[in-house]
Amino acid sequence: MELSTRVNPKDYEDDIYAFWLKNNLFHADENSLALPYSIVIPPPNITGSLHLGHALNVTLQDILIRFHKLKGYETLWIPGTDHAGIATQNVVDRKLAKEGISRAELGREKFVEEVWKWRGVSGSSILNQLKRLGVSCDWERERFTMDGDLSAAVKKVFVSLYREGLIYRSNYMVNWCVRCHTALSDLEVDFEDEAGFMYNMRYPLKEGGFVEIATTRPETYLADSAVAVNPADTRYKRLIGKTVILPIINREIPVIADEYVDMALGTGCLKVTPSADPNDFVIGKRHALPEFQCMDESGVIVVSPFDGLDRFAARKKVVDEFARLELMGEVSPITHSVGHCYRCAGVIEPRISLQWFVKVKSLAEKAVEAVENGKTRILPKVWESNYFEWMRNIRDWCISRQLWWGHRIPAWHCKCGHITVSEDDTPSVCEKCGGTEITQETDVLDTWFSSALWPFSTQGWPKETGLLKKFYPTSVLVTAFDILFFWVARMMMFGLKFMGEVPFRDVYIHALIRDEKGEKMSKTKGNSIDPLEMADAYGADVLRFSLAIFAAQGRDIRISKARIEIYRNFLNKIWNASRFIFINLDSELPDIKKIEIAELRDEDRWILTKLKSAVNTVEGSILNYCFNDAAAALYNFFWNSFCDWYIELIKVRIFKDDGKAAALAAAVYVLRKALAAMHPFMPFVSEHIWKNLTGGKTILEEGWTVGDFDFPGETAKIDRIIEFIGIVRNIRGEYNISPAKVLAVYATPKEAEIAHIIKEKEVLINSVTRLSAINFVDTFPDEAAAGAAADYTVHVPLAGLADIAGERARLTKECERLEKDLQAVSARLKNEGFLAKASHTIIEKDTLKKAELEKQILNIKTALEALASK
RNA sequence: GGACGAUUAGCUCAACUGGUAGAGCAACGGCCUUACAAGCCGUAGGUCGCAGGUUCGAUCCCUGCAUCGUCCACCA
Repeated sequence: MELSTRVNPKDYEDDIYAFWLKNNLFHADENSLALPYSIVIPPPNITGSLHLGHALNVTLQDILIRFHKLKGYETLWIPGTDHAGIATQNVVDRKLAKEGISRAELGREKFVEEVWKWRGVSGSSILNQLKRLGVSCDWERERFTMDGDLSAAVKKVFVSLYREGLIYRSNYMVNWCVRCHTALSDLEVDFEDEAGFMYNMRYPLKEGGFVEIATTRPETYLADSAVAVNPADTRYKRLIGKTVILPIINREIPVIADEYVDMALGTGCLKVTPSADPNDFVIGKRHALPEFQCMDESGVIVVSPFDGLDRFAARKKVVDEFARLELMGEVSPITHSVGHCYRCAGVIEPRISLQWFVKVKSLAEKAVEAVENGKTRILPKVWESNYFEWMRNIRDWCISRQLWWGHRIPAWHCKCGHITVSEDDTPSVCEKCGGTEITQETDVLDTWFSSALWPFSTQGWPKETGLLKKFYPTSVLVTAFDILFFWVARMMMFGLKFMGEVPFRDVYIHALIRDEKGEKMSKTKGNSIDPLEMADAYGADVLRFSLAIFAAQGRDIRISKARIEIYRNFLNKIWNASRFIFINLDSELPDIKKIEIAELRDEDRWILTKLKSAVNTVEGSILNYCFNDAAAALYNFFWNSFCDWYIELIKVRIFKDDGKAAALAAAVYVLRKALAAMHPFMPFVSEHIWKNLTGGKTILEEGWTVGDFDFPGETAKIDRIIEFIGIVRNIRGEYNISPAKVLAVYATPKEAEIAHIIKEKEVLINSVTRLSAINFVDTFPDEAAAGAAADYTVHVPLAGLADIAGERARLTKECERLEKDLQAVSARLKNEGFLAKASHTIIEKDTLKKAELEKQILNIKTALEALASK
């Protein structure tokens, strides 16, 4: 095969993906006898475009899926998209507006048609972007939350919960977005600190005088039903039961006593607006106060004389009018948090309206239990407490949305007042009175309602499918923490409720991606990095590997182009190491099994052993979701052990055809296993090289093996050789002795065990650091640079090579460093407390270390003396 | 207001249940050595945020503080 000197992922990534698809390698077989491993993708919104968060999310899932494929599991990874009610409706709304079409004119049916049209064109673009990253989803099983069978599942769940009394309809205070014209759940409101004003306003008492209340929303006075004071507040006690007159609109309202009022806050008098504030709503219920609306669903005031004004214009007008009437007290700037719609960012208005709710308490209890019992693990564990905290304080879930795009609530209203809830698409009669004039509820369901069914609705529920039988519960859910409550918690509740079993064994919560300064990435800030751009520039493999190696548990990921570029170099390294091996291969691929064990030299055995331990580390790390450790283990093994040492060590054998066959067989073997281990992280390049190596096979068939070889003795030996080479190189480096200069090296003592090892490997050593001779002696040469290992010293005569004073200074410094270490260890070993209480192994280790240090220091001192003699 | 996390080399991050700190990148010095200069070899860099405490011994455990970040709740 031909490989260019530099890797160019564009040359092969698309082809490789096509190759996988063509060979149906991502398809899950529900009839397989292999152990199942399954994941459902967190369905991206159809309005979404790929960002780094998605890239990280799917990379981690793909690593898990491909790893388990290699391990021989039957893997299922279901892809799909979410219809994303508000987000999508807004997008299409804006698109139509640009074309001069208003939603209202169009009407519901036509509008929904338009959304479907839009979805057909743009709705799966994000999935195509995922493909560019190499994800191994089973594309035949792609699902959409509004697919027919998924919608049927939604209906079934709704009807069943309703019949059980777990879904109810009630007039309640909800968060209302005046722009999206819909209710929002508590979770869908984003609070942000904003600068505003606290207005002190005076309400005249009927009997004369005033009460002064404080508010940040003066316009809501139009809907006031009372003024409340704390019953214990001596300042206002006399006012309780009196009447105040709301200025301008001249409504008479009572002064009431309620313990909710905090005497220390504001003026101690609280205006009570049951229709516009959640707390006031509760107070209103307690005192049976009337509820006045002051604005409509668009945030336009409906109370004369302010009617027709927008809420913020009305605020200004109210403030002006109060001031004119000399009823405005102090106005002070404050910072307070204001709720915003999580989709359109408009300011939320609390509003009383008739909505549908799910009674979640009993469901939540089960979901808590399941995690307590370990049926589902939430990892990293710190998130578990968040989950418990939220689940234990959960409030009923408002599931109705006043939108057009979404699952329309399967309820029909009859003139008789009865609501018929039915799975039947078009029930013709009221189930109570038999009347035929029934109309369907106009509200749709919260998007997360259908998402909550995702782990089983995507597998065919409510049918008892083979898929469900084999792959439910799913093995793991991989997601970021920001949808832990929105989604994970609700899947837990619904999974337990309708499948009688948790939806996943593990929940792995991964990091959030930030820019290099640690700030959240966003398009508006202009600090976002486009994953597709990165994939194009460096290859999808590089992006994936970067994300994986940064994905340490419990920590956000800071990313920048520069940090990604580092791993482009790694890709190039993999490429070139493979190229080197290819170049030296004969026509037939060597097979280590055809090589006599005896032909494997120590360095071959060394790399085979290192391979095994590296792959073991990778496997263990993946299983513990420590993706960064796994990636780092691969990086270090491949670059350091395999490229820097092993390939360098066997070059002489390859070039001189001395033990070449065994070297190449071992090299190919290691390369193959390493590529397989790398495959979950860098699927394209590993597959590409594999294909070329094997003549068109897929790496997925090779499977995951740790390697069959383990030679601890030989490995230790080569480790010592590496140490020796390191000492010589160090001396070369320190004195700028050219690598080309052939050196004579002396080592001592003659009888050291290492002497035999080094003698035996002289040729090997010479091949990587040129030495004319290695002499083991008992007396040191004069004027020599020295380097020390624990049990021997290396000397390189410096005559004509470097300055003696410099070497003396260097050795002195080295000596000082070692003595400092020695001092610490000795002190500890003299400490009676330490000797009495520390474990034997620690004491032994320290004793050994002390002896080593002493020897090393002695060696260096002797070397120094030798230098001093001249 | 409640809670959680982070703080380690210039940068980005490691260090299992306490045994005295490691890697990559950057920096510096030297190499175009026939896979790779997107490379090779080597060197230097840290009172582990601050202050106490427990312990023979603390980056690790406890307390307090500081800075940064996040979540939840409240906000008249």
